[in-house]
Amino acid sequence: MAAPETKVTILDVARHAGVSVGTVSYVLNGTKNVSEARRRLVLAAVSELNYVPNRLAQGLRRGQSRLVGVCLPNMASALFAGLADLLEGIAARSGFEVVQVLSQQDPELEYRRLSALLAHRLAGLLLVPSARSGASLDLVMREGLPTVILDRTPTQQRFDEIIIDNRAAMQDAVARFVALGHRRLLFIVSYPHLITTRQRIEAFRHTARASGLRMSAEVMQRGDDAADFAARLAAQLCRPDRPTGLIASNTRVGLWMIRALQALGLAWPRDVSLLAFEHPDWADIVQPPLSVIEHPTAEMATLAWEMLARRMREPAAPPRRIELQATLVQRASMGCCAADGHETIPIPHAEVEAT
Amino acid sequence: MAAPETKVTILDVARHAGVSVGTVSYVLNGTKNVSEARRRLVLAAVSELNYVPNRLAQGLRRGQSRLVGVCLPNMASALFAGLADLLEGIAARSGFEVVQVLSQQDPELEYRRLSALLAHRLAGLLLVPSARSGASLDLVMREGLPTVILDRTPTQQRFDEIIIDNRAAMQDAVARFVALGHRRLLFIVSYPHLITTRQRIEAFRHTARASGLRMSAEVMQRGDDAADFAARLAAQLCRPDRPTGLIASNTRVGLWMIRALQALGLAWPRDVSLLAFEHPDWADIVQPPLSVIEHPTAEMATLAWEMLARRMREPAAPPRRIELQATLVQRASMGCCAADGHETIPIPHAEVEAT
DNA sequence: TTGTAGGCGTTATCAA
DNA sequence: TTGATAACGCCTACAA
Repeated sequence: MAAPETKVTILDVARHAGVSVGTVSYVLNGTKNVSEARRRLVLAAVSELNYVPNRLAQGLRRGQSRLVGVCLPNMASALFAGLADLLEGIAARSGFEVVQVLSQQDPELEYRRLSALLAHRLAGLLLVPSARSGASLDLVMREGLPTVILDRTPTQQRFDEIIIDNRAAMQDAVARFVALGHRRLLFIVSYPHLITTRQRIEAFRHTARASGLRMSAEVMQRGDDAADFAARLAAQLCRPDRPTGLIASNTRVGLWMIRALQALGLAWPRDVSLLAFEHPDWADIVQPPLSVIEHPTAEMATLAWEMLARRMREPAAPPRRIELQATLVQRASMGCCAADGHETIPIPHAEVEAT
Repeated sequence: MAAPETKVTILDVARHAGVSVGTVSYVLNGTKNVSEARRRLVLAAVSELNYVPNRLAQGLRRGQSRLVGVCLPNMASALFAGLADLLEGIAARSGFEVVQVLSQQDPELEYRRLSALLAHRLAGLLLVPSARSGASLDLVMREGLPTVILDRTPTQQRFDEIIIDNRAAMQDAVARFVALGHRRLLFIVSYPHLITTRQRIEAFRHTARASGLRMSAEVMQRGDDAADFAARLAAQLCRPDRPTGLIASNTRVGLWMIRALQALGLAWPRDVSLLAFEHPDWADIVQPPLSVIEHPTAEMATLAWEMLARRMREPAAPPRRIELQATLVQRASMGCCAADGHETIPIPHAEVEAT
């Protein structure tokens, strides 16, 4: 029971049990049949000496570690933080450790970080790619690293993927707005080049066009400066043909959008209706509560791990893609469009913010 | 430039450069002087073959990996998610990888997860301990693993620590409430046994007593059931001597608190004033905006890493403790206490929620 | 069924 | 300054 100061090795166990190192290894890995008597001896020695196999040596010998990379854009988004939380738990229960990498949406950084990871001989990789991650993908493909891509599907399908049906989600979103009488919508995005965003924009425009109504469906970028964003949003909302419905492309955009509206002294759904992608935990406590498009995070994590486990077993299997549906949770932030919405709205603080 | 399919080793580099493996190693690690001519040869071969040292072999030989453990309770709290984000970046810039472990506030799980980590021969550990993590701490101490403890100080000071002055923070909080005329406060906590919580409770009661006023300072547990929590909170707020100021011990509690108040049809600061520890990103968008006690996350992360780096260099140095100040950001959620606050408030939905 | 020994890729010691 | 070589701890083919 006493914990030995210096590291106990498989050789110590072997000696203590009066068997050879081979036997110890066989018992621990179940690689070969070992007589019950010696099995007991070995296990007794193991627990007595408190032996834990050195993962470094194991990995070197086996050619790979028990490490799984989890590469996400950041930890600030509810979606990514949720995935990180879930994946760590699942990986741990399967005997793997998660090594965490954040790309900060920067393809260069992502590439460098992934290269560094590879030197650790990962057993697998779970990746939410950044906008231009061609090089990163080539890298892991070249290395033959078992990889599952989450949330964002690359143009080529070379990997296992677990993604969201962004088109359907957006189609539903537009349909709901239309049903409430809205005809002019604004989609606010942060990374227009992201495939996720592109799919949503496409569906946004297409659904509006296909409605057969006289609709306008515009797209606006968030940018990196909150004050500037507020000013630009104000400009949009001052126009006589202003949008009556706003859709935010993620948690962060949703937050900025709400801050901007509050700074402008606007209320929802009175002045404008709101909807946000992803599922921030604060969505139901802003007043009125925010409608959201919820990602099935738990399901994504579970399925991603299953895919990765299978890929690790069968590296050559053809790539699979699983597409999950997001759920629109409609709350009070979406209201009926007053009249035809062509009256302008007063923006008390617009000038203050526009500086 | 062409990426070789099979892994290139130090031996390949040596052969390609026409030198011995030792020389390559010396050049790469700067361990010994190597003539300029051979140095060039080696570096050329390295870049030509695209050689990256195998971390597993390196670690085995050196006796430790380039992995640093980061053990946090979860990813749902703004504080922990922020720390995870920052620490990953800092570690990466120092050439380390972060292996992520979540204890979910469970000491057993924490212990198991840390044991598993140790087999990877970590270079260091950054740890936010759970409530009863004596065993975990003994474990890492026994192993002699360079460790820095964040946010929660254990009773014994055996480790480097970077913590928050919870007493001062709470003292300030109570003082502000008192200045606004409040005399009856309720502190809502989730983990009463956490040292952080205990320190805050102590300061909470002490400051109230030391004010010399007739104050009541009560503590309430959040529990695990939201409906039950709302009911209990309602019960508190129905009493004629109800609290007029509520303090939430963290992000999650703050969220539950606000949900409960909204469900009860109460408004702040009209019916009750609010303050929350930690700094959720939604604090300024709830209406009226929530006052918070903000942790200096970035500073915590930076200093923690510096401490760890120093501890890795000098394992035997005496343990240090750095205490940082939290900042109370007062917003509209804290208002003056109306009259003596002894009038009861109507709770429209109390019965619905109390089921 | 069990033991022996070679090798995974590095680093570091010891000669040259 | 450089090269050969012995570990590091583990797994596994091979021999017994």
